[in-house]
Amino acid sequence: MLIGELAERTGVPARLLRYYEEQGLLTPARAANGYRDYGEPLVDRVGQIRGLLDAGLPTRIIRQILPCLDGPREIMFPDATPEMIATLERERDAIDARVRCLTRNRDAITDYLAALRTRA
Amino acid sequence: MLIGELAERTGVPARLLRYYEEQGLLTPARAANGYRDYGEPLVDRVGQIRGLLDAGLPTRIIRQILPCLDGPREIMFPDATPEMIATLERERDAIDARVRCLTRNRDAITDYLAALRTRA
DNA sequence: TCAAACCTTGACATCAATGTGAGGGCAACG
DNA sequence: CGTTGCCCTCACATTGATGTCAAGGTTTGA
Repeated sequence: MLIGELAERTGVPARLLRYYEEQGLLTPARAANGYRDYGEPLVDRVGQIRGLLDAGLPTRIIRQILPCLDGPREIMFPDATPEMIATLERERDAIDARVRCLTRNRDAITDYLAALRTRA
Repeated sequence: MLIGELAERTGVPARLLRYYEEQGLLTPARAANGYRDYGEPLVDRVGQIRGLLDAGLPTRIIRQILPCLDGPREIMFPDATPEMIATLERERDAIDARVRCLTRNRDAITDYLAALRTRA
């Protein structure tokens, strides 16, 4: 699929799809004429990238954790070095901290809304 | 407490504490000489701001949800308009989406690490 | 009283994510 | 053929969060 179609299907501007490629998050094939050629699975991949970006992770981190996100079934551990593992653990813990913070605040907002409602 | 002490206790540079004030997230009192005067509760408040910023929320959003975060006990609903409520609900749902995305990815990383460990 | 260590505001620099436009190739359809 | 609409790369602008520096007032302690 061409970049325009992917952009339309994901809602992500073509400009950003090129940017994500430049950042190493996406590696579409190239047709003979130089056009990018995106496979079907990349639709989900783009969604995943967007979710992580929206959640505040920088592309540098996303690049590091992307290999794990296809499910651990098809692990291709290209000598998973101890530093690599340590990095992943650190990132996972950082993400976990984010989750806890957001959860707490989401619940606070929910409580607030509920309290408002009982007054109304 | 002066800005330097708050910076040291929270680990947030004074520059940012001034920025958060400029963004309406923090409103310290002012001493006679113009120095900012931070009260004890602002230590926690800064932590909360940092968590939300780290989780990817922009200051504009944080400003909107901060009023709810002191616990719904002391709600001072300055005519909580319907638009205000709708905004809060929207933001809460957006945060919830972030939580789900991050949770999914955190678990994926955890699984990946576990799989690596069983091979090692 | 002088110096060091704070504080103030303001301007400018940086980085990542994103927008936007220029200049040009390719493809499909009249 | 030419026009229209996609694609390419390259480059510059912008926004938000942050760093850094300058010029100056305040407080504290030798």
